[in-house]
Amino acid sequence: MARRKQAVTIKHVAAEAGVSLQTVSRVINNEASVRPEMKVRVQSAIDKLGYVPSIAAQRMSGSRSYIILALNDRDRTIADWRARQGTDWVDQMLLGGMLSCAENGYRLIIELVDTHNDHVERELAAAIAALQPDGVILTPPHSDNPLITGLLAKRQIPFARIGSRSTGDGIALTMDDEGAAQQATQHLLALGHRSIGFIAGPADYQLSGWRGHGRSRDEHGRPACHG
Amino acid sequence: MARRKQAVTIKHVAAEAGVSLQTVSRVINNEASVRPEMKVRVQSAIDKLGYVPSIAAQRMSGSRSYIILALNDRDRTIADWRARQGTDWVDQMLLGGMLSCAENGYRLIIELVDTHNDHVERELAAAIAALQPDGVILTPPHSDNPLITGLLAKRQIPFARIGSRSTGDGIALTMDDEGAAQQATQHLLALGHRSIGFIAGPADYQLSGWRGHGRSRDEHGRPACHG
DNA sequence: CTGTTAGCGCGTTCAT
DNA sequence: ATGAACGCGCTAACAG
Repeated sequence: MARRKQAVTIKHVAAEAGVSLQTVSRVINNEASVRPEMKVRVQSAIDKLGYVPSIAAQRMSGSRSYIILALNDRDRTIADWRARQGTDWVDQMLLGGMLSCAENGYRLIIELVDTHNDHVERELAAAIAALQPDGVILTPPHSDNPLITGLLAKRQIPFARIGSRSTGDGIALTMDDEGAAQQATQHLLALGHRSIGFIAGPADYQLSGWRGHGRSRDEHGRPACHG
Repeated sequence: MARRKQAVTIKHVAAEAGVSLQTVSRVINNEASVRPEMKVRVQSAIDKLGYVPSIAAQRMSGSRSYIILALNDRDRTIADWRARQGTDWVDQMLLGGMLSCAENGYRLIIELVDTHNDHVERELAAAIAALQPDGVILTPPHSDNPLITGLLAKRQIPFARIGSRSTGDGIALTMDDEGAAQQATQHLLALGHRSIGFIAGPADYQLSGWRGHGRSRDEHGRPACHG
């Protein structure tokens, strides 16, 4: 297999703009301390070369993975598929969340798992280890599976529970309309924008003040998390 | 954001098993040259520690990304979603491919793009640069978009065109049944298993001889699928 | 057959 | 406000 390396890397951009790698990195991450002129120069170099950061590399150096994991019931999913009547989860849940992700430079990856199975934890743990998502979305019947919510809470991974009214860790969304996943996603992303480390008790986040823009992060504004 | 590092890495496994990283890597990738006893020792260490390789890291070192990219028309997708009648693409196309991917340790990521838009190429290029997928699946109307197929062919990225009869680069699947995407996926994966470098002309691969890879868990039989 | 050496692309301390 | 150096987890050459 032809080594699939990154065609144009941050290094090329740096050379093109005549600056150091870090400066480019700073521009990419929208950091403050960069002279406007530099910023412009780097940005034009980026556009010119059509550079796009590799999420794999980004993740490798400890930053976000820009990936949201969605857990769906395997059996149910397969059954629906075979019956060709899946107007169910996909449309309501997936698309909404997917759109929100896309709007913010994130990607939604769907993982099918068996809730009733004993190795739910293993499956989840494996998915998390492999993907290292920045957030997780749970759909019924996973939303109320303590093994799942417990693991997530334990690992400090932000997650949303769709179609669940019970209290507990994570964000619970009850609305069954097609906007559920979308909101869930936005919550997750919003959290990411605030350098989270929450999930320790009943949270109370306000979606209202959220505003979209891809990969930019501001460090202030701790989530109004009071238990 | 709490540095989301890999909890248990290949290094831990190596220590636990008392071997070198490379040996562990070889076991993970199911390479032949490893003494059975070593294999067992390493494997048990893996199980004991619950180790799962990070696809980000795997990709970083030039191997596969274990990701298949599926391109779908954005407008159409959103429209269907709003109309709550999406029994369309998702069920037929996505689920099938998704299942095939899952069965082989791969992940399917859906990307929405505007075919009619002029920057289709930019969008595609960006997605490829960011995700670096091992293969791409095209759905109508992308399947016959020369800008897309051209770019893919040029970059030597294996891809399948669903719902297209025209000849050209990539694999063309005409069947409209729910197995299309599944087959497309399998083709792609099969190619990967063979260290491809094809896509230069009409390819002719036989799906029949295909069989699961190391990290694939034998699931139940896949729905009928004739070449 | 197994261990050692080198990076992959990017973010992150320090230095400057 | 910038740059240099190091490390992340993993695999691909090369030894031995």
